[in-house]
Amino acid sequence: MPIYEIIHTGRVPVYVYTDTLDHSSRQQLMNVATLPFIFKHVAAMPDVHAGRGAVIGSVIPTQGAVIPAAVGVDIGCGMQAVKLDMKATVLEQQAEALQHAIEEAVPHGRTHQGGAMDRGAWQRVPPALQSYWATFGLPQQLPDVLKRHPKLLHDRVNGERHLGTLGTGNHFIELCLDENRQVWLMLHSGSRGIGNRIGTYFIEWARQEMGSRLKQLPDPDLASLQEGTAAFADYVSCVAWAQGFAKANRTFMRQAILATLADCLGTPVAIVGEVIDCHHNTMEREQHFKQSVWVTRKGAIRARKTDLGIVPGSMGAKSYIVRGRGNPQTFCSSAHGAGRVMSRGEAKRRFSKADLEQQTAGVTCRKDAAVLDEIPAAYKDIHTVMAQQADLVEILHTLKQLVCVKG
DNA sequence: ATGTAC
Repeated sequence: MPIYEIIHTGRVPVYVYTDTLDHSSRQQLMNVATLPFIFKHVAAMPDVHAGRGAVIGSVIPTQGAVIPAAVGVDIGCGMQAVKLDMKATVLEQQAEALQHAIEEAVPHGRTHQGGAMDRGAWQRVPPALQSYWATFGLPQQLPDVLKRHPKLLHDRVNGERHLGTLGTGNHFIELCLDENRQVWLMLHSGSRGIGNRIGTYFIEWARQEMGSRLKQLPDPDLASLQEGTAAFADYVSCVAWAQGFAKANRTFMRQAILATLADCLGTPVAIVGEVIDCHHNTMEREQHFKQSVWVTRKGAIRARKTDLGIVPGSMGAKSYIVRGRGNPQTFCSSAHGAGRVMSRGEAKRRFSKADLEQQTAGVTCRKDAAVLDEIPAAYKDIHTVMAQQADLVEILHTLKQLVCVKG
């Protein structure tokens, strides 16, 4: 479907790909559209909902400046999916055992005082981390800014420990069946403690650099770093590093899960086809409308014609493997998932454990009060989201989860 | 989303 609405109140227009835009999201989009360094227009995806500074589900192209709070704190958060050489019947018959095996194999939940995860074995903390990073093509040298600043350097300890760990909240691991009863492994996680620290650090740095001009902004979380400054260069290198860390984190988990599946089934489990991996909290330099632009995608994925992407629904809904349509009106982007319709607190107040059991019927997963904030009814209907972005992506596969592991 | 302080 086409653009539902164009907001014209700002310096540049906002193209809105949904007919259900809540008041605070609208205000945040209007705020961003007033900034002097936005290139051409802002795009709001069908899963748009209010975030910190900028809305989640937006594409913000800029020239000469970037907004650290628009990228957010989970830099490089995203999805990874692979099709597996495994029988559907095996997954159906062993769903519960596989759920527990994955929970055992992948550390998940929270850390405390830099300590171990709440749950999951801590079996793959690399003895020589640098060689692991080299394996995944990460820069062996940390960005200078990480070394120069004691706070970031201290938290790097957690960064090392967090490689290969799931995290909490909406991060998850799923085993799914597609429309042809092919088995897929799909997971959602980001750059964990270290990426969070980098994001928080530069959000504060941007505020400091703005000085007295901060008061002139519609929202202090729209503080920006100006291209050409040392802070800008440091931020760009740290974001690139954190995105690499996030992707490596997802790759570590995928390998640990494949190993545990092989253990459970008594036979190696091969990947069929390519590994699909996409960030949905990112900032990258790209060419659009024949110009070089910084594209910030906050809860949005890149969807050029050559891009494969993953659009997950909630823990009771379907997910989609997609191919981009290269639509210039969204700077080649699409929605990153279903998008929340209510806060975690409101979901916990409004729904019961019985509601969660009913809404996740047929899915082998935790159904206790601790994951009530992830109940499907707290998210938009993913079918509506996909219909509203038919101009942005083509659906290649439709996945339904049988096993879901939550952090 | 995360770590930490309250």
